[in-house]
Amino acid sequence: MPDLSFFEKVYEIVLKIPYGKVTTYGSIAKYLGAGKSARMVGWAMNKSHTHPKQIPAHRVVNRNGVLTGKHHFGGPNVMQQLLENERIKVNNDQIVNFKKHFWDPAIELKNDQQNHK
DNA sequence: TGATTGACCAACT
DNA sequence: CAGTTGGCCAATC
Repeated sequence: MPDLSFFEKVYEIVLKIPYGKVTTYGSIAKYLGAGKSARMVGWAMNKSHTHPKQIPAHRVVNRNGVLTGKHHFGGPNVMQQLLENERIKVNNDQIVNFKKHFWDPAIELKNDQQNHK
């Protein structure tokens, strides 16, 4: 494991989110380690625009499935548009059937960790 | 170098 | 049931 920065670790997970799926800040933080907090994930997203790669931050929402950071996409409705572009319905800044689209890295990447070993 | 902040979460009052 | 507080840790002022 290269000494990736905290940001890059978060980006790696976000980039692994499949099409039409979403995850939460807390889940990513929990996957990175119990010592990490969800705030760090949000911080990484804020600086995601500085990252050379495109970070699909629109696939990351808070625990309630609400588009908390929609304003950081350069517009109040950009995030929703991106989600709807992936067949994800958004109503009142909240993802419809959020539980259905939820993609937990702690579970999905768990198999990948064992496989990678 | 100390203080502040931050796209969060959970518990407590 | 709504508002407040604490925690978590790194980056910025």
